[in-house]
Amino acid sequence: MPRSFLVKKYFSNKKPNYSELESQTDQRYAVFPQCFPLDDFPTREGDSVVPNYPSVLVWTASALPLSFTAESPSIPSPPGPLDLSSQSSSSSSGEEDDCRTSDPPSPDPADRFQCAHCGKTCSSPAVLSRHQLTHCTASPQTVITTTGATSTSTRAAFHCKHCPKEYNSLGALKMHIRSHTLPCVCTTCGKAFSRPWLLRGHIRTHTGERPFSCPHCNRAFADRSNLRAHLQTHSEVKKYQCGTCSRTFSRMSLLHKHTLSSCCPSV
DNA sequence: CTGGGGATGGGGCCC
DNA sequence: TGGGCCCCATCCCCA
Repeated sequence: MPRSFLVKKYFSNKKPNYSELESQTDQRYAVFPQCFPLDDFPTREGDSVVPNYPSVLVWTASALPLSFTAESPSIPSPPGPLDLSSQSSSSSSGEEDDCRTSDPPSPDPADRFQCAHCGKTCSSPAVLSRHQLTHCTASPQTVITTTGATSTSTRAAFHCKHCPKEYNSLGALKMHIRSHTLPCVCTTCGKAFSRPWLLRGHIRTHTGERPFSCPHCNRAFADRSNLRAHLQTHSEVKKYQCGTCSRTFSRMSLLHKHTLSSCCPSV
């Protein structure tokens, strides 16, 4: 499915200040350092939980993100399934998905660290990551100006060789490349991630660590976003509102289901 | 069927 | 400029 969130959407002026949230134990960062082959993760104080939502933002269906009202056909989908969470998905489009599976990795390291483009076998994910960067290039791009005139090489376009995406800066491209190379590997299960904090969150699934506590009940969560969603269940007026029947939902996905249901099929 | 939790991906922002 | 974090978004699964 299209990952509609790839399109930046400005809904609020400012993010919630989670630093105001009540402090929790610091042991949440007591993860296995050996699980971070690329980075050592500094601890960070005061980023704990319990959002203090002073007022409830209610999203009506009409105010939903554009990407939510449709399947966002305008957003090009990279080749291959993007639903990485699907355990049954076996990456139909060969290439970039070699390292992108939710399944435990192949026990054969030769398979795991092989470049999808040239077939080069690398000794480690990090080596593979570095190698795969060599497949990415920058090239001049023709830019159409507002007057209709065209100019070339006015800005560089950094193309990803793994997918059709392109970026205006090398930094953005490098960050994107990580989603292909997945340099952060969990030493417990071998699963690979693009970002260190994704790995960190994943490791919590192994450790059972749940640093984000709900102030209203005794539930705790391993992920801040999940706590945020949970907090909606404590709210009488939930964040996402149906424009037709004014019913509110704690999650956009629930509102989406609702709008697609027989209740409000036209919304 | 619905609501909620778990897990995860990625762009933007901040330092 | 790059790393780290925040937030949003979504899918899957289960009660």
